[in-house]
Amino acid sequence: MSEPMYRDWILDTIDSLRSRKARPDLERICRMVRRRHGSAPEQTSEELEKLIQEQTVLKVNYKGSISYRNAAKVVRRSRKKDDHTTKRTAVEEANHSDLSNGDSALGPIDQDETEHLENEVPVSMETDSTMEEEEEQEGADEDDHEGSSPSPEGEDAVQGGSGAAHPYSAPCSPSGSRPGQSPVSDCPSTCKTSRRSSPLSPSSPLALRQNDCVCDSAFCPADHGPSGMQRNTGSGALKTIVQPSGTCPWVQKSLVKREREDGVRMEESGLASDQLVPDCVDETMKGSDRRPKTTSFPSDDCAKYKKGMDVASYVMAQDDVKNDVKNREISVKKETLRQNLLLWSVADVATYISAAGFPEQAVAFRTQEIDGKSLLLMQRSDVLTGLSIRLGPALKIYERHVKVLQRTHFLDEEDDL
DNA sequence: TAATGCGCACAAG
DNA sequence: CTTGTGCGCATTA
Repeated sequence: MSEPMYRDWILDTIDSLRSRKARPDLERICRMVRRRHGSAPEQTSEELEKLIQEQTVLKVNYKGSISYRNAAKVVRRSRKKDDHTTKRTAVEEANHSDLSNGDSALGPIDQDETEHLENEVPVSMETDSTMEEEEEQEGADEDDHEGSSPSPEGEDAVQGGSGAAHPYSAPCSPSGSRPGQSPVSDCPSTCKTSRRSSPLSPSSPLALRQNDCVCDSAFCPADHGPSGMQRNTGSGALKTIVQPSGTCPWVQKSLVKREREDGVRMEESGLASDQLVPDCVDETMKGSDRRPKTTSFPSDDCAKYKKGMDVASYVMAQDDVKNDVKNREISVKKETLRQNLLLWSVADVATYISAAGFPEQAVAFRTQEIDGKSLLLMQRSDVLTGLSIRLGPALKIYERHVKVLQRTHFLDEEDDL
């Protein structure tokens, strides 16, 4: 993970550039960090990458160039027209974690939320690197389905788009897998992000109109797995999608909400637990019609990660339990969750917390080396005071996530007995 | 010369 | 209208 010190430096730099009305791009960030702290640009760049993976920093493509955002300060503004979400909307538009209390999103919002910056497109890695993976590998498949997807945007579309540059090139997985590994280290072949051609969907909650999808880098907890699996999407076509798992937590959340479509389907297919997490891409593409997309994760780690997501959906599901189907899937998820929670690594926990809308607080979990087992042992006071995080987010994290995870875990255990 | 400051145009809700 | 963003140019160190 990134050094706390660097994290502060970089975040300060981004904030500083923003306040100065200068684009917080890699060059400026590196320059300012070097000037202020004397660290090498390469190092800064590397740390920045880590922060992106932790989602502490969002890498977005805005107006044709790469920009970095302090995730904690991103204000969610667009809520889309997605029906259900609309209602709860706005309540917290303005929550900057810093200022007020930092919570980013939790409640109502957090679930769907997400935000996005205006039209920023998440970009995952630098364009620089060699690792750009390409979309293409699965291009074929996608084209089948997505081909139709319209991309509203013209030039900007570049990124999302089909072709050329992909916003996402996913490097791999830092967090998920081995904490020690450098993000960049990657595994080109292992994790690929498949970005699909269609950039965004207007209707999707997150739809970024042009290219904004906030998913930033892709951090795929799993680095080792090979790539994707194929599933029948229902349309009959087979899709191979590899997903950088952590791609967009926000998006995922929103998707989760609608998991009834995808989730149910998946469950039917028997794969149940693992494939509920949609990736932002999918989300974006769903615009015209949400087609059921499924994604698969290559490795166990990914699977674990997913499970984490499932948990999130579980939580949300509780809020609005609408139908049996959903409950059914929940139980399936719980099962997978249970066994995996014990296997969660520190990185998995951090990823989960981050994906739940608390990137800043995720760092604290990581710093305190909270892994799945530790998470199960955490008490309210530990979360509220032991992590040195703000009370608001801490309460939300405890009540909505830690407690739920623990309860789910222990209840399952009882069932087994 | 580099770092900063900031007016203003854009885009989106 | 409001808000976030960042270009482009003026100013400052």
